[in-house]
Amino acid sequence: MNLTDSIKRTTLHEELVERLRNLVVEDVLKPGEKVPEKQLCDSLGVSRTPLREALKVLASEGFVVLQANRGARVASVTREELENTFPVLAALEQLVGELACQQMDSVEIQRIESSHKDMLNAYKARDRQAYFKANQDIHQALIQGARNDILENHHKLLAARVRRARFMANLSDERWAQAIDEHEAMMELLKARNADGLGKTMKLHMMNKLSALLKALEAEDETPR
Amino acid sequence: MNLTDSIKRTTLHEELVERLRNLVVEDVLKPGEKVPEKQLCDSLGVSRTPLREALKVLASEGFVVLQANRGARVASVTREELENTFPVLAALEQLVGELACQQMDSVEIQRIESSHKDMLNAYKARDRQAYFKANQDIHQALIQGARNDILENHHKLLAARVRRARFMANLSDERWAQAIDEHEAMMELLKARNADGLGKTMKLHMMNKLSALLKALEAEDETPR
DNA sequence: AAAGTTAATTATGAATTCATTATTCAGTCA
DNA sequence: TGACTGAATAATGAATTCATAATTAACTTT
Repeated sequence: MNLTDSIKRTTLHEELVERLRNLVVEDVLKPGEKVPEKQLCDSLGVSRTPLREALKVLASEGFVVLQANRGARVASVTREELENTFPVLAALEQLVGELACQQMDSVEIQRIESSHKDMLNAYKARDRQAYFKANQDIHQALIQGARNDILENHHKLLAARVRRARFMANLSDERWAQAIDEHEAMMELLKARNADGLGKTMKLHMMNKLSALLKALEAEDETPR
Repeated sequence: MNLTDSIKRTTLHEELVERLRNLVVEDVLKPGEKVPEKQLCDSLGVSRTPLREALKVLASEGFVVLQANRGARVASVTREELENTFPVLAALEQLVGELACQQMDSVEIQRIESSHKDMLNAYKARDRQAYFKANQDIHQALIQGARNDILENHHKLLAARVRRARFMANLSDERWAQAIDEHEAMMELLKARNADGLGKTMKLHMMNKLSALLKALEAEDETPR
């Protein structure tokens, strides 16, 4: 018998918060759609009580919008929201960079370097899937390295909201090359433990991502469908 | 008939989130205490359903901690939490300062200057109550001035969590004087529309607040009661 | 047929009920 | 006395029920 594994004892509503959030982030539930309580209850095999509890939480996280007596709708990702969210995320990233430089040990940094190399290889092979994976790993490791739960939570929520921007996946060649350059700089700064430099670079990295996103958005506006 | 006033149509659970959060922030519900569902329901005149919905939201905001089958407890304000929260708040404040400089109009700045003078008067009169009020007004106005909902939301939540610490330590004369100096600098930078300067000063202001708090807490540890 | 009105249906918010898990407390034994 | 056991009690999580508001459908009326 294994006593080290703590008994997984999660409540329905916690489980549902995760599941529903994923449905929103993965774009299964589409922006603007209303969340069909009954259907979801049936397909998930739960009663309305825990589902509704979960919706309240999702609403406070900004993934859905509640309208009194009219239920929940999936929050739409507006341009304005992106323009508001990215600067906040950038500020958090800056802090992540500063703290990570101060807090990470050399083993962790080596692991990041490994992911960084994976990322470069994926870039050379133009393998978007692998690139996103490695990229995620790096950012995740940096956040962990910052050793700050509060920072991690808030970052996680904002990042999830922004990840819904569907054009995110359509990375232009130009932006991709720029992102790689930025990552090279970040890696160097991290290894040099240049906290201020890494913070500033990560902030910039995020703001450049916004610029690219907005540019892609504008292009789409002009060529709808 | 007045059509400009939007119909106040709030749901019970929304109301309860506000009320309960206040009870926690105002230290009516004390850290570590368990939240007595039944009693609260009776005294607030609602059933358990909306109250529990509210608790789930409060939990996701970090004001209470849920334990499966054991209900909710008021989250305690640990030293570690303060050390984690303040840097995040400071990062957000920096952004607030930068954006406020860019976005506020001169009328708004004048209003802040008025609150600033109120604050100075309260300081001279050693009126803590009035000081806190004016201080709140200033910070609130700056946040509004940043014109960023996302920033406002996240700032509000973190600030509320940290505000609970004021019951742990009092404002020392030394820190009070320092805070006034910092506010003077902030006012000048705002009027000069020095975004970078205001951002940095507000960040520092927040980190100095943390230092003062930690110092006061240490002193208290040595002199318990 | 189109717009407007009313009735039927559905969905939602909140209260209540029910099953299960913690907690308390009396009783037992070392 | 003090630790253990187990029944009684209380609380919690989730399902169900109920009242009401929103939506849809049916029916006028022009």
